[in-house]
Amino acid sequence: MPADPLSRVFSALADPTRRDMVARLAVGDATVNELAEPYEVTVQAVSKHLKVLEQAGLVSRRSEAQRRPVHLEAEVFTLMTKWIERYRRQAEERYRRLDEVLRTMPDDVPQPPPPPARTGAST
Amino acid sequence: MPADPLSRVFSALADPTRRDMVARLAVGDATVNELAEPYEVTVQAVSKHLKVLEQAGLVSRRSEAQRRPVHLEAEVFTLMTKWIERYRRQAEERYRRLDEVLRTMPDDVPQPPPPPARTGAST
DNA sequence: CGTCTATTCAACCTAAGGGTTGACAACGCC
DNA sequence: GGCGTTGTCAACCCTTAGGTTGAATAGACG
Repeated sequence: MPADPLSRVFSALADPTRRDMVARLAVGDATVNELAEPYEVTVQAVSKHLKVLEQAGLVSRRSEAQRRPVHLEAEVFTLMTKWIERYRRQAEERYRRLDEVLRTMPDDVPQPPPPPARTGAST
Repeated sequence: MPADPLSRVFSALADPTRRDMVARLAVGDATVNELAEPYEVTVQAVSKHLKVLEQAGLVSRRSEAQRRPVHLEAEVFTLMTKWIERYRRQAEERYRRLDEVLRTMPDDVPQPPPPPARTGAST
């Protein structure tokens, strides 16, 4: 258990199989076997994947006879989106501002360390 | 090199230290040493982290004398957001629809295996 | 040229991740 | 009650990830 929720979510989605399962589950709930069917891995492996997704809060599992239908939980996505959007906006904002600074800086003002005197008479 | 870009990005952000660096970089570019300063790990470890972030397309590094200022790239965030939003919306949509179905289902039509008749006049 | 600074490369260690097989629990069905 | 189905748990294997130390590269600078 890597402690923080965000790490768990990102980590869970870092695996293409798991992302694929999420995609599948977005369409509708499914049992473990149904989920396992498209892949070549054993059902045990799929079970493990689901555990990871569950611990990340991305899915929940109810119990229906001996079946365990898996359900996609939309809520956690919000957590991620918030994190991402925060920094994306900051980065873009910064970019925009820099862009503007460069634009409003006609042709004097050399910022790099003043190369050998250029200010009138010196030598 | 885990092949697909999305895996690389999610994987890169699965580490709290790296997320922290992203947060730091959202404020402004920084050199490796500057980035390493807050953490207890060696500068080599930080260098590795940056490599991961770079390969995920989250940062870029230019060369400035012997310094390598790191710059946050906002673009890749979009890729993630798109993926996330897609499934989040699907899941929520599905939820909404189910909710509606349940709502527009007054008091007849029992979907579970029909328990002893209830259609019409009860009592 | 020699040296200091900033950064990366290489070898190595340990722990975690994804996979497998085999055994076991829980439930529906004859 | 016994059996097939559905799913999990446990032990194990192999590869990757994050960390370390130590050496190497690349510029600035005296």
